[in-house]
Amino acid sequence: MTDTTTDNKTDKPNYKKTLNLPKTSFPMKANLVQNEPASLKRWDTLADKQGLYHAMQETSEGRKRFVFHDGPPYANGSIHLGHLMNKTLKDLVVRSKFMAGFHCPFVPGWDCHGLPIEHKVMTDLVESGKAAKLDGLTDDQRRTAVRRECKTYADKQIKLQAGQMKRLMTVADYEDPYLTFLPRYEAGVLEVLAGLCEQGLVYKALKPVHWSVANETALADAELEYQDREDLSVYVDFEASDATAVFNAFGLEESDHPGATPSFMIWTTTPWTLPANLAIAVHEKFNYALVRVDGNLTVMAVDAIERVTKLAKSEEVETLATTTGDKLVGLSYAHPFISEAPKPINDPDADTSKCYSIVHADYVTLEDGSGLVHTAPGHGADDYMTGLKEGLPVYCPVLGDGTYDTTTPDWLAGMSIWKANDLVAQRLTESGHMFHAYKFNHSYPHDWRSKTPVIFRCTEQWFVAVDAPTKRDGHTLRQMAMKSTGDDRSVNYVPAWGRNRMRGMLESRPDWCISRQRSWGLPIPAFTLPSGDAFMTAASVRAVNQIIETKGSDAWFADDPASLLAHYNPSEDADAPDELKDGSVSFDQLTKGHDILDVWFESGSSWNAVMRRRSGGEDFPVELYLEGSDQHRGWFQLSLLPALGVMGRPPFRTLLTHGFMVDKDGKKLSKSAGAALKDLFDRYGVDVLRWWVSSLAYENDVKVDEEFFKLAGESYRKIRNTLRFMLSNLDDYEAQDNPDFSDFHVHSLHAWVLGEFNTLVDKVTEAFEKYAFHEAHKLLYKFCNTTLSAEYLSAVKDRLYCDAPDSERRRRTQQTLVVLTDGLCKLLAPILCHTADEAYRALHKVDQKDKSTCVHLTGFPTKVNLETATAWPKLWEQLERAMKAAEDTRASSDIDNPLDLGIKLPDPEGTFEWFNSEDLADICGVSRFEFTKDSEIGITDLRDQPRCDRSWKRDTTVKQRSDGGMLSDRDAQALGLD
RNA sequence: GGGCCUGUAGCUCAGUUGGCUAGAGCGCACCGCUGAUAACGGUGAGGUCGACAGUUCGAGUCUGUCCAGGCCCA
Repeated sequence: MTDTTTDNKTDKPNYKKTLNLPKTSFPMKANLVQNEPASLKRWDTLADKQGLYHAMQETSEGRKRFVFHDGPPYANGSIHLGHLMNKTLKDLVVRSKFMAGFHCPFVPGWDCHGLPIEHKVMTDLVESGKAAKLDGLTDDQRRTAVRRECKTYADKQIKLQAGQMKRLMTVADYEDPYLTFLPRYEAGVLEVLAGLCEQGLVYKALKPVHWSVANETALADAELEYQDREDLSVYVDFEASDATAVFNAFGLEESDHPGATPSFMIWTTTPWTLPANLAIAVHEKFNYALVRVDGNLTVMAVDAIERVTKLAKSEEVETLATTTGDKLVGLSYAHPFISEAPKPINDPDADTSKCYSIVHADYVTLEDGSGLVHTAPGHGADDYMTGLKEGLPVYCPVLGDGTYDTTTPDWLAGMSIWKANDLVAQRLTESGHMFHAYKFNHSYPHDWRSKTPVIFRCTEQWFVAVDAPTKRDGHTLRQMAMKSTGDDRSVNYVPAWGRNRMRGMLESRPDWCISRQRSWGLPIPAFTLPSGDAFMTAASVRAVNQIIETKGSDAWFADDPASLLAHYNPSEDADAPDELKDGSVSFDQLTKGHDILDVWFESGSSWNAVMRRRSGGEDFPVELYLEGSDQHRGWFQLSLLPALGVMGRPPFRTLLTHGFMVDKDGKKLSKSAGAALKDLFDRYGVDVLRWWVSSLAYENDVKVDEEFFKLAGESYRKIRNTLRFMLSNLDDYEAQDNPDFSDFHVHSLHAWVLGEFNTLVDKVTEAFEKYAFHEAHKLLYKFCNTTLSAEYLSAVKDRLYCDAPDSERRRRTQQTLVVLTDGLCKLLAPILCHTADEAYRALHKVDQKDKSTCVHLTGFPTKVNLETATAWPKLWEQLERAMKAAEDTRASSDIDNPLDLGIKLPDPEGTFEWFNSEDLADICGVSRFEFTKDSEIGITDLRDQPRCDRSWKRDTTVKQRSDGGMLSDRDAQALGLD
């Protein structure tokens, strides 16, 4: 009996209801925005409500470890597109390593100290009027109060960001992250500082550093932003103090001497540094000329004459003589408005005898200026080096607030340097020293926070020396860094060019200034002796650290020096200052330093503060650091240096970098464009965003545009629909635990697709292993769309729909489908966390109440143990040709339906005799397939043969059955008809 | 200005050591199916490989210069 109803028009039975049509509760519409949070909630119940991360850790307990270390984002503001990529890529690593069979602990971290938070908090305090209350407090009390506010603020930001990162479905130990302000973290940082002290790499010195006038603090390289700025640029004549010497240098005889006094022309874009001028630098090898310009005699580089005089619109230009730079070295000059070389305010005995003379410097160029470079050792890195070399004092007459001190002329003392620019220029013009002045635009370093221009200024700072020999073996940090990033291959780079980039930066980096003059940070536990000398040794740092580890760094501000040094015994410290050793100075005569550590020193110590300390020393070095390519100079390098200093080896084995987000035209992304992440969660769903991230060639710049998320959504729906179609054909099938494929024929369609699946498993796991997520994405996409949707699934539709439900052929197909669907869910799991689990649960018919079945606690699929006929690839080539021929026939005839066609494929050698012609007909989408001895492909028109009313195939067995319908044997059997 | 990197169809990307008419997906156009249907299948049109020189029998691939863009630095 059948329940066949009758088609009204034709009076023939309607067989649609007799088919095994797809059926599933897995919806076509993903509704990610609603359903993802539900998945997150379900995963939170795993491992006794400790959540998915802990469940994964428990599941993988005892397996081989893959140690991956999270670089801490700064705890400020909502996460943006950059975080989306960074955190998702990291999550792809964590999840794929777990699925690949590793134990992969992952501790997320936050960079909590530092200027941005302190600045924000101070701004808020000022705006709310609370700042006034701080004024009455002592220095330490004020700092402590500010620090309390900062901590509250940071805590809030961490909660905000952690919530968003969880919504991104990233798995990490969010219950116990590392936070740089926690005492145990701070202790880990001070251990590193002590280790560097022990190696003799930490020193205090007067050095020109980038100085933020607005925030009155030294800034690290990483805290600078280059912005265009209009400045006053001046060409100034410095009169020679001995005219004859100059003429002689140019080889002029007494009789040739022009009457006037010659000058040296310098060029500067910072007129405010002229009061600090102590020398003029030339290049020994360059050619210089004595030139008469509109009546004045001046010296400038030959190559600069035309450019400079044109700029100044000079009318008469006459070169009197030329000479080389080395002849000028040693000549002296008079400062245009300072009669006697000044002495630094805190060094009244400084030797100024070498001041105001011409010196040589390598960095002099001919591209800009006059070829003679104004040199102020207190206000520039190059100038400072020259000053050291030439024995000039480090003269810096500018105070922290950007005003001149009392060593400058009366008309400048107390004045802001920004105001002084114009005044100095005016003065030079009046005194006739100004050759030319003009405004010009250039890229100039700015304080990243206040956006104000920074200056170079000499201050007392703590440094880590990169060129000082370590006590361990005499190697310097730079030598070790170059070695470990070089040919000994102890560090791998993804992509490979990271090595060159890193080395380029290490080659040229200066000593690391690790001190800052702020409150929100980890204090540098240094003291000042009554003599004025600084006191900080490895042992003293470790002693103070015992206090800080238990009480936190607030103790530095709350406790007196004697309490802080309670665990310190100078007699046991070889490096202790004599006055402490002999007891002539007691601890209560010490004063505490006010500097805090550069936040980069804190994050750069995370290999110790997090990885070593949490693992009892085991997790060092770690396998992988993964960050944006800006971290070659930032976190990577600043983790490498301390680790080399303390441990003698790099903290990481592999450095993976990703590029930056740019707009669709490849231009830098504006801040506002990167801000709308929350909106993206709500419009596309996280699986779509993750699908997009996995598709990126992340090594380079990543273009981002609204359109790309839409495309990712389209592509996601294709994957989803393939999964859905497979699930819908498994509705009446009970999967076995260990399906047996041993009796599957090697030439069967199933063997082919399972062979393809096995290849997919290999390639995808390999792609994940080498962090080529883009490749895994493409492979998975292609498998779903081509191998499955277009090829296998379209071929097996007929047997799934029309064969008797329990027939062996249909059940085998379903057995195959289960493996494919299950495997696909597992391979997709690291990327499409929600969808993969949703499909996995649907496949295994998991009850709503069962919260514990989860694809994320499984692993990548194992390959199916089944041989596949080796002739398949060759056969496919022939099938492609045949299908093309069929398609051509269809296009050039009145045949619309491929099922009205039959294919005869030449196989004169009998190569393909073992293949099943029904399988091949189904692959080609035609009704009949046979091999022929002919040499040409034959396409036959089958329209003169009866068509099965149920399967719509034309088949020789089709005839009228007892219910009146025209059916093939297979369909009649399926219906139990004769 | 310097270091590292990028520039291949409208879009996103493949193109091993230089070697057959430069590939894929998306998008687009057209066709089929209407028993995966806010789906599915098929066919097709799109490229002076950033520009210009050079090396070579031969260059998307190697070299140089330039242009555009990114990161880092000055």
